[in-house]
Amino acid sequence: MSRSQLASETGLNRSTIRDLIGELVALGLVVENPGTPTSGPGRPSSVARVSSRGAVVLAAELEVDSIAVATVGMGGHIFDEIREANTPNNTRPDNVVDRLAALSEKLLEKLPTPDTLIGAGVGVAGVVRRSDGFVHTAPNLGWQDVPIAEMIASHLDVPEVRVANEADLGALGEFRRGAGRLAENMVFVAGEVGVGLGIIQGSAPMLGVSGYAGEAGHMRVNPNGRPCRCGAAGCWETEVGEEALLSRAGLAAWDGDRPIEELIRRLGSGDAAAHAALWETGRWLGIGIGNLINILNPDMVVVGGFYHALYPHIAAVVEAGAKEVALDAPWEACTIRRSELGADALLLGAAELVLGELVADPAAHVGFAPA
Amino acid sequence: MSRSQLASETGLNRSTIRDLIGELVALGLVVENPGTPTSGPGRPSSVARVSSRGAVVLAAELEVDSIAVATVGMGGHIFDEIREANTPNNTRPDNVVDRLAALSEKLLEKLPTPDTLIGAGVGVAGVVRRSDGFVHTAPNLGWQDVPIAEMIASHLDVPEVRVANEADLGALGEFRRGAGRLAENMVFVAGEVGVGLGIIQGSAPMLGVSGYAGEAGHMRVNPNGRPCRCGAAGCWETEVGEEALLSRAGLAAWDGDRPIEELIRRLGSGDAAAHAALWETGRWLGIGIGNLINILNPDMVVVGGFYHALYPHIAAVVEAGAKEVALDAPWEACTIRRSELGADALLLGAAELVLGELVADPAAHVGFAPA
DNA sequence: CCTCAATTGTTCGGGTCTGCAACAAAACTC
DNA sequence: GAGTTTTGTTGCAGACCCGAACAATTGAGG
Repeated sequence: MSRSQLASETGLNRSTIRDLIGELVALGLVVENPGTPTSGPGRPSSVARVSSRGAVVLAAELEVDSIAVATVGMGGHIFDEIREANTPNNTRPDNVVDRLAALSEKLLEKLPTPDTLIGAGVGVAGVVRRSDGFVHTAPNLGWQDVPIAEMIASHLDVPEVRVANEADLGALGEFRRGAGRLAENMVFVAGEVGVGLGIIQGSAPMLGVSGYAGEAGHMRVNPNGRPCRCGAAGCWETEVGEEALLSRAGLAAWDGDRPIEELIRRLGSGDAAAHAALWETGRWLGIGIGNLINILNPDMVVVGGFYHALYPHIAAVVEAGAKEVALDAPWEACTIRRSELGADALLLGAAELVLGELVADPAAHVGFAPA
Repeated sequence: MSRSQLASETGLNRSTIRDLIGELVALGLVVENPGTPTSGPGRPSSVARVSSRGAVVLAAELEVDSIAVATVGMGGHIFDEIREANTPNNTRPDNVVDRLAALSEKLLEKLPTPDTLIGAGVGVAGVVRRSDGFVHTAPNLGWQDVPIAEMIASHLDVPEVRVANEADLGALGEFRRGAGRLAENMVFVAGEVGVGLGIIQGSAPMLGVSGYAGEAGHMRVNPNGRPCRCGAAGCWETEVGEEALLSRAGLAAWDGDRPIEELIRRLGSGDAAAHAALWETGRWLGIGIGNLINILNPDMVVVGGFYHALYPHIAAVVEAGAKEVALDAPWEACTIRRSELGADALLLGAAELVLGELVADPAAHVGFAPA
């Protein structure tokens, strides 16, 4: 972005922008190029762009069946990424941390330049206390009261470890780097085992008073619905979670590796049951989204997780279901889009968790004493 | 609050506090009393308190069957209040504005001192665009596309008119002056013709991207529910709105004046139908609240509107319903309380709409040129 | 009653952040 | 090549806040 653009968009004075850019250049976080004359008269404005060097973050995703790690530079540049399968019965926290450490070391060695590692961001499918990265519960991993941030910090040599909920990070990733870049109030709906929700309110993540906001999976949408693992019945996730979709499609007992891909194959071959299953699931997805539109009045809903792959097939039903439930005014203010980043949303969000702090106070994170 | 308290709570220096308080005293918005020696050694700290003089706001509530106006000073001090019945077929915008003007004049004449009138805050049961006080729709009043702020501004001599949705203002009132004073993330649920919702997020009203946030009345909770005037079926408000309650209680055809009071009378006399109706309605209220707790993770839910009067009778069912739906973690972070302000919540919120701007920049609103 | 400690108000100087205005530099137009 | 337009550069000034030194006011202890 050119300096003069920065000035007009921030409302700050040219002199102020000059000072600030100068400081960032001195920190090595920003590179300034001589501006190319674009069009019209006037001196060309020099272009400042975020250096992808200078600071690196480890981003990690701890799933039941896989572990993914990436090295991410500023601006969301992914240097490298590893995704390794995991056996679901091997999810003990100490095992996971050991494997995470091994993967991280590999990635850090492969970095093109020895940049400053400023921290690690980690996504977990569970209820996480952000302040200290403590996992209250992660039912799918079988975790209960695990101080995962502390464990990671003691195994990896990183200055800082931040942990957050999967869907919250997906939302952050899509908001900063994906489909939600232009949004102000965004809702990210991720198909997972259940359904995860991440909310961006006023261009900032909305966490609720204790970090649990977005547990919409257990929103009651169908009093006659099937029983939910939470003990109640008719929760949204019992209608739109992976299990609901697969059992409707007759894939509940399918023992292959990637049931969602199998479902898509069957759709391609004209399987009526698969189509009907997707149709019904999409309708419930839309109804839940409609509820959320009424309550939160977002300008964008981004659909991701396993729905990333399915969305082209169900966009119409989802929109119809949402429009049916939502009131006209909030409906018209909102666009429903498919995730742009797919599986990377979470990793980029995890990186953002740490990079956001760097951006908020650059000098504090890169060893630099202002003159 | 004493000056030294102010200093420690804001983190500002004593010298800074001195300057700021001095400025506010000069504006006549704050009064400083010599401190009374409380306990322990040390010079007693002078106590600064908000003067209820100096600035007055007109607060108004435009309902189908009544118009209420109040003069409110800083700190939420109500000088005077008039509530006048209205015939429901007399809700034409120009008529309403005329009557509002007449009532306002009466109140302003009765003010003890000729304080500066800094603006008017108005609550309307409808979908309002805040930026210019334009009412998109107010179905109960029969309004459609009414520039009500503009109309009021041209009939009343006030420097500023702000208009907002009823429930949003109730939320603001309870948050600043009532049950939600200690809350950070509050949800205000008001029983009205339907059900209104106001959300406070991070100690600030959450309006959504176009000001419609909180239209939870049409959250789909019961696919088998009765048809809603929005066209859909099973909306929350068809289960918890006034009509649902009264028809369950056999009061739908009751032609008396205040059906809710009649309902309470019948409860007192052991009417089983009344009790069952209230019970079922309360359960649905709780279920919806539980959904909201999952999504928003508030630290407080305040129940008001016509539920203000009923809440003591239904607190138990409401809590049970909410607990059933909400997940443990967010449930434990949340308290459900009854509105403290009752009918005044809306007026105080309306006043706050204008007073909030005064507080944000006092010198700009009270004619004062800094020396 | 006097002295000392504790707490707070008051005053003054200084630091940081930002804006403003004037000037210099680099492009386009005629 | 002169004038216009846009932007970078520089120096100065104002707003805001802090910190330190000092004054004021109280309680505690002898």
